[in-house]
This record gives sequence, C-alpha cells and structure tokens, in this order.
Amino acid sequence: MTAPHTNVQKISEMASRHLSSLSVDCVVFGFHKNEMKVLLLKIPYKDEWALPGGFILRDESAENAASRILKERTGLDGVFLRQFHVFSDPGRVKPRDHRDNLTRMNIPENDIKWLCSRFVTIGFYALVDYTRAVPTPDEFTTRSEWRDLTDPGMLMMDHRVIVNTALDTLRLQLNNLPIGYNLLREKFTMPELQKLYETILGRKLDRRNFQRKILSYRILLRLDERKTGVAHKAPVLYRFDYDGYHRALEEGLKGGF
Amino acid sequence: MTAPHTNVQKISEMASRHLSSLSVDCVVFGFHKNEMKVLLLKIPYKDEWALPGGFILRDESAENAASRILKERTGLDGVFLRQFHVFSDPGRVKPRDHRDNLTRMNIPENDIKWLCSRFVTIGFYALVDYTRAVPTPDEFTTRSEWRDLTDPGMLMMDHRVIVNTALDTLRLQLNNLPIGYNLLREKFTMPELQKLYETILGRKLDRRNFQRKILSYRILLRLDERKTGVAHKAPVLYRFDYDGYHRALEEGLKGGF
DNA sequence: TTATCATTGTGTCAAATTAACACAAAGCTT
DNA sequence: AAGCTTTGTGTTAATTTGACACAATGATAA
Repeated sequence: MTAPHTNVQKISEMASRHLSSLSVDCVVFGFHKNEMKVLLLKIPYKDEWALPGGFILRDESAENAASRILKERTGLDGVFLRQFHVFSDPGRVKPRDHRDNLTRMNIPENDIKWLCSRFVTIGFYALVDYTRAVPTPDEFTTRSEWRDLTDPGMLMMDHRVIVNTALDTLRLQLNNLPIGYNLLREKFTMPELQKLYETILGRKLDRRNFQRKILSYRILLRLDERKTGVAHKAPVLYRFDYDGYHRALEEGLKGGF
Repeated sequence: MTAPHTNVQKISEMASRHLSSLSVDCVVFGFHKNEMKVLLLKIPYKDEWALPGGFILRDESAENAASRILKERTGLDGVFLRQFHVFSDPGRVKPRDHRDNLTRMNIPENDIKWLCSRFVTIGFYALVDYTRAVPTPDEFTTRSEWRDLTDPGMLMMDHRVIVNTALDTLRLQLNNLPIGYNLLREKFTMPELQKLYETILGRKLDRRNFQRKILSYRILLRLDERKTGVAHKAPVLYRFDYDGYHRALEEGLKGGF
C-alpha cells in the first residue's frame, strides 16, 4: 500500500467501485398458485426483509446495474425490467439502525461508513417466471425467498413503499403493455392468463370478455395442444406471438382519445 | 481556512453542498399561440441550449430540488411537476467538450472537476402558465428563453432525448391525468383547451366529441362569462373545478379493462 | 345599417365497443 | 354411466365513440 496520504481515510472498496449516493432496488414479481410473489432477501439478526438491490458501477448504466443485480439474485437474464420511480426522501434511511445492523456482520468499517451515507434509489420492477428463478441471497443477507405480495412481512426502510409503488405502476401499465410474457411459462392456458390479470388487478374479470379482449390484441398464438393431466375439461394452450408481443411493447395496446 | 490536509485537494463548493453523481433536469412545458414551448437556457460561447437543471442538496429530496430549480428559473411555485425517467447512460456526457466549455467561464477549477464527473440525471417535467413564468438564466448560462418544442435548436448532451421522452410521457399521461390546469390561464375557453390537447397530441380532434369527453370528466366548471374582444362568436369561459381536478389527479380519468 | 363570414354551441344517428349473460362440450370423479 | 366442474363459444342490450348538420353569435366588410 502506498502511503502518501496517511491522514486520508482509506477509500472503501465499495465507494471506489460505485457511484456514490445512488442505488438500485428491484421489485421482482413472480406468479405462483394464483398468488403474486415478490422476491425478498432476509436481513440477518432482524425480522425484516429487503428488496434485492445494489449499486451502480462507475461505468455502467442504471439499467445495466439492475439487470446485473437481477441476474445475481435470480440467475435470470433478459427478463422484463423497467425503472418506475426514484425514491429520494432524505429520511428514507435510519442511519443509526442501519449502522447497528451492519456492524453485526463482518463488513469493513469503511464500507459501513459508505453504506450509511445518504442514498437515492432508483426503483425497477421485473416480471419473471417463478419456476425458473433461483433466489440467491447477497453478501448482506442470509436467505432469499419468494414472499406473498399481499403479506410479505416487515420490510426494511422504505421498501414497502417501493413495492406498493411498483404494484401501482404495474397495474397502470397493464393497460398499455403486454404483461404476462415474463410471468408465465412458455405455454399457458387462457384461464391461467386471466388469473394473472385478476391477481394483479385484484378483481374478477368476465371469462368470455377477457378472452375476446386479449385475443383482439393479437399478441397470442393459439397452439394445437391442450393442457393434459388437469381436472375437468382440458384447456387449450397458448403462447405469446413474438412479433405481436414486441409490436405491442413498442406501440402499446390501446389509445385514449 | 484550516490546513490540516495540505495534500488533499480542497473539496469544491458544489461537491460539499450537493449529492454527487446525481442531477435533476426539468423539461418545462408552456403553451402559447397554439405552440408548445420548452424553457431552455443558452450555453455561452456555443450555439447550444440546455435544460434548466441542478443538483440535489445534501438534505433535500429530488422533488424538492426540482421545484427549487423550477422556482429559480421561472419564479413559479406550486406547479405541476413530475419525475418521469432517469438518464444514466455512462456516455451521456462528453467530459472533454464539457470541460472546455466550463473553463471558458469563471468557474473554479474544483467545481469544474466535480461538474465533469459522471452524472446520472433525474428527468422531471413541468407544466406552467406561459404568461406567468419569468425565464431566468442560471450561473452557467447567459439567457433563458421559451423555445418552440418542435424546433428548439441544438441541445446540449442528451437533453434532446430527455425532452422527447418527456413529451412521450406527457402524451401518455394525457389519458390519465387532467392536464391543462397548469398550462392555461385560470379562465379559458373550450377551443383553447382543445388546441392545447391537439398540440400535445399532434393531431386534430373533433370539436363536439372533445367537448363531450372533457366535460364527462367533471373537472371543469362552466362560468357565466364569455371571452370578450374576440373575433366571431364569443366563447364561454371555463375554469378547472378544484375538487374534480384533484380527484382526477388521484384516481385518473379512465380505466382500462 | 345590413350582409357576410368564421366560429361557437348543441343534438342526432350510426358504428363500434363493452358488459351481461346461457348453453353445449369435455374430462375427471364417483 | 351419471354427476360435477371447468372450458369454449355466441348473442343481445347498454354504453361509448365517431361522424356529421344546423342554428346562434358577433366582429367585419359592404
């Protein structure tokens, strides 16, 4: 180690590699057994959960940081991922609590100092296939789990607000974007897709009207197959039509006025 | 000045007061003579314009920073102001060009160093009453002007992209939000409101259908007055209904599904 | 003073979209 | 084989949207 600036506190590893004051948090939505799920990380020594998040490397974009973090926490690549809001309330972190918690773990003091400084966080939300994601904790957490969106437990800092804002955004986007591609498996049935919409919106939809509307978007491809091994009448399988889906992503699904 | 760290470069004034790596840029929309306007600042020594922007103080939120900046650049308070996107491409600034430009002005070297470091910017858009705003340049610029949105001239860095994204957002929001309150004077006529919508959307709307739709939102109050001194038949004046307007801000104007 | 003319205010009708609803077919369960 | 639940599809009424016509107003021109 060179020592020209003995008085200067060694810059922490984290601080030197990342942009300061800025973080990224991901609200990762999944869908399983007719329930919306969020991917959360367990904070050690506390009955609290946190969103998977991280920092922006000195030469990457926020989008890149978010997809990097998502990949690290789920193993998934190329999923639907969008920024939706910036959370910048100066009081969003309680530095005291935060520091107490970090000192219990083996975090170097310099990193702790950096981690306890003020952060503005960019919220991203992601839609992922529940069956393909492999929840993986990060260096600050002990486990990673899918939690019920309606009852995720205690969340750290303002993460509950972030989740709620993400859900509000998702509900709004539902009318403009072809959601579902990333939340369901490749092949799915119309009732499954409808359940997804109902779950996100939090209300029942008419089966027949739903089908008519969703088909009018021309983003689905009806397969010549039916779901097997299921009770009652076997439903037809669909998958997203690549061209139609991407056209809809660009142009939106409907217009006002 | 104390001198305990002679080796350490003096921390710049800007750096010590603000969060690093983070800025705020405001796309301020106005409406005048059937044209959408954007408020831009003239960069000295260059044929380029910039969005009014600034930095986030150590203990304020991004929203606060944006409205503070807006107030400084327009004199206006309490206007419609929303964050819409974060621009974080590491290549969004050409540090060389930027530095050359700043050195021509009397900016202290420490501030220049800070200003040329990488910044992620939070884009806000504002809707303001053209007649009430007083365009005011900042410490880096020579003049402040309303420019035509369709032909604003050369914009600095990625500011053109920021403006376009803001406009796209505004067009989308038009279907969910009661736009207009902030872009028109307190009392306005139905044709004026329609022109505003047409200008934002970039297409003609049917006069009668427009009126029917806008009235169905119940955000307008018809006054017992007509616009005077105008050619042809005097149009009735309206103003926004406070309650209806704020309800619409909360709940949105229409639902999908 | 009166005619002209562009613009405003309002109503109607057809087309399209949405909401509400019913019944036959399929396939597991008993 | 009968029963039960769920899927697939069509029909009709209500609502919303789009297209359009005509009378009223008030400044301007003749």
